[in-house]
Amino acid sequence: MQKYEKDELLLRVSEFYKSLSDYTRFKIVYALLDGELCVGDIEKVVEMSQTAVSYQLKILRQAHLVKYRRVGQNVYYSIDDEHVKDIVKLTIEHIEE
Amino acid sequence: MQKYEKDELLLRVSEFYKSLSDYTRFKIVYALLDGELCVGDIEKVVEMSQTAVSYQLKILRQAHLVKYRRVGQNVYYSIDDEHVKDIVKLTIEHIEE
DNA sequence: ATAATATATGTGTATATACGCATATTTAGG
DNA sequence: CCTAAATATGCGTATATACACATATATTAT
Repeated sequence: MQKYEKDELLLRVSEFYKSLSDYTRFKIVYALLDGELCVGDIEKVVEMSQTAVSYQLKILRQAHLVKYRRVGQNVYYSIDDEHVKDIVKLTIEHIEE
Repeated sequence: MQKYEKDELLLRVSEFYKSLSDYTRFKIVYALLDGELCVGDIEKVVEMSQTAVSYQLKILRQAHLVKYRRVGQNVYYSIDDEHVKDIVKLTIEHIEE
């Protein structure tokens, strides 16, 4: 009936949070809340090296937090799931208050 | 007007997620969703050593995710904020679907 | 006061992780 | 085909982190 065993569910949730737990990674996710950006734009927004951004994007991809599409030489990244946006927005409200 | 600068806000959000990003720690938080538990009970629920549980509880305390009260020899921990419960529940729904 | 129980903490360590550098890959234009 | 631009990846490393073990602290009971 259930998709995951309880232990596996808890593990997956903790891994979800781990994906958002790095400052650079979260800045990327936050920047993508407003819409897709290519890697070069992300570098500027988060003020990190190309390598660092690419490394973190890979982690976000593997966690299925972002999706991407290639347009010529550029690769555009965006948030993969509306639920992720909801969770992030709720958390920001929690911290802001 | 705003409580935090944007960079500080993003840092705090990422730190919030970091607190929930460890499997042991998240299991503790999950167990506390149903109400308060003393340290010994938490040890049994998460099947970890006393030292490990105490170490993780300290991190959760410092992150203000849990609060505690001493009752005799026992210390009872509980979730510090209803918002935390909401965020965790929303995330579980996201992963479960 | 002493012993027993519950919880916390200091220290050491193995592992995980984020990043820099160099290099590879992909695509567009000449 | 060759070069340039954008992005990805392999490798090395400094730092962070989770835990074990030993020990300290706090509370209760005798």
